[in-house]
Amino acid sequence: MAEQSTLTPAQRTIIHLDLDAFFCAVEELRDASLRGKPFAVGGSPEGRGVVASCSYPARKFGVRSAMPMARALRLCPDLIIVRHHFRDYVEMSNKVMELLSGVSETIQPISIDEAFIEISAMPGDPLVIGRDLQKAIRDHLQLHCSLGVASNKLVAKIATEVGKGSVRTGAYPNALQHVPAGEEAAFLAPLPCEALWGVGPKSAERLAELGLRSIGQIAAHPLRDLQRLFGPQGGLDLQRRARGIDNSPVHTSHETKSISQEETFARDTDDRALLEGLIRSQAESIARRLKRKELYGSTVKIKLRWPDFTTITRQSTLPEASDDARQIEAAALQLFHKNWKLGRKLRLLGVGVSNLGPPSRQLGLWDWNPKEAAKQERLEAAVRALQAQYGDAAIHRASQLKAEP
DNA sequence: TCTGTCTAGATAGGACCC
DNA sequence: TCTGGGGTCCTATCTAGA
Repeated sequence: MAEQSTLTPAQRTIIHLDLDAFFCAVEELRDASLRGKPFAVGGSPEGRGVVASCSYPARKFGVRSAMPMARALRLCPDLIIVRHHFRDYVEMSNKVMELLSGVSETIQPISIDEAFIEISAMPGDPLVIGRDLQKAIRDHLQLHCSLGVASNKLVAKIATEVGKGSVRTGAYPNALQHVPAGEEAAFLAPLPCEALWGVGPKSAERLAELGLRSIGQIAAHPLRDLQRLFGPQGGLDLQRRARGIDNSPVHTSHETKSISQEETFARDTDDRALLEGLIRSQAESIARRLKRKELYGSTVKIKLRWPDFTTITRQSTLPEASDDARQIEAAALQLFHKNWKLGRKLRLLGVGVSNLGPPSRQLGLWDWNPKEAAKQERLEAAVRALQAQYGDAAIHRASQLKAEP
């Protein structure tokens, strides 16, 4: 049974905060000459890089996040490509989260530039609280953010997106969208299915086969059909979400479930020495991260992607949980040789570890400091988000940060 | 001893998110 | 158009053991 909030929708107020074009905003603080220009933060167009974040002037040309950089350049030939500066993003994200923790003690960072803030217990108009929050972030950190305010996380998050979409100034949207309790379903009803959290292109396609194109249509459709399409639980969850029902609490802590690293080659390769060397360095990097987090993993997984983009994963269970690079490497190499034939080119190779748990040595109570733990948790959340987008390099930057006073 | 059933865990893949 | 990287969750299938 999933964890649920004990408050009724009428008693709950959640703010979803999304920093507008976060990486670009930080880059503009680093280099003011970028302001007003079309630019994108991301990888190089030659090395299969993609856009991580793009400025609002670039968006006018159709440039979007996750778009291959080569395509972005075709759409906007004057696009300025900016290399990322992880350290600055982590630092700025930490400052934002710190500022938020001054507003409420119930904060759930969901990525480097997003968070949920529970303000149910706070007196006052949620819209005023939201405007104050936007002003504080603008005044203290020179960043813009958009907010969604609602009785639950699901609707608050969608409200942010709707608010952003309704602002078409070509500058930071700085939107604030409020959905009063009781109006969740009506707010969601006219939106397209894809606007619903958890519905991507594939699910939208399947819903279209049932003739369902809006969230309101999902909410009104016979549950049986949805369950046939998405399974008993999946169908039920989908319809509850379409009706704006979400009782999940704002989580202030997070547990890492897996650690992985993968690399797409600039050119497909069948170079055995290179592939084995990469597995070794990925295993070492994963082991370092396990040690840093004081975790052991018992399942080792490899991921292979062929030039035609088909992808396989293979996993095996270690005799006992480990954080040792050589054990991870040995298991990964064994899986690799079982599934890769000499001369077969690869587009991507990755190694991961899951089934994580603590090592036998536990921290004593005297080692534990709640303030430090909370700070560490915020840092970890920011790093996780960075790492999600940029890989292990982010961790090195973060550990440097951590080591500094 | 053999066979069928149930369950839990392992495995693989897909979809989604930022 | 030509698709990064890291992570999470869900479902289906297989297998071993009770």
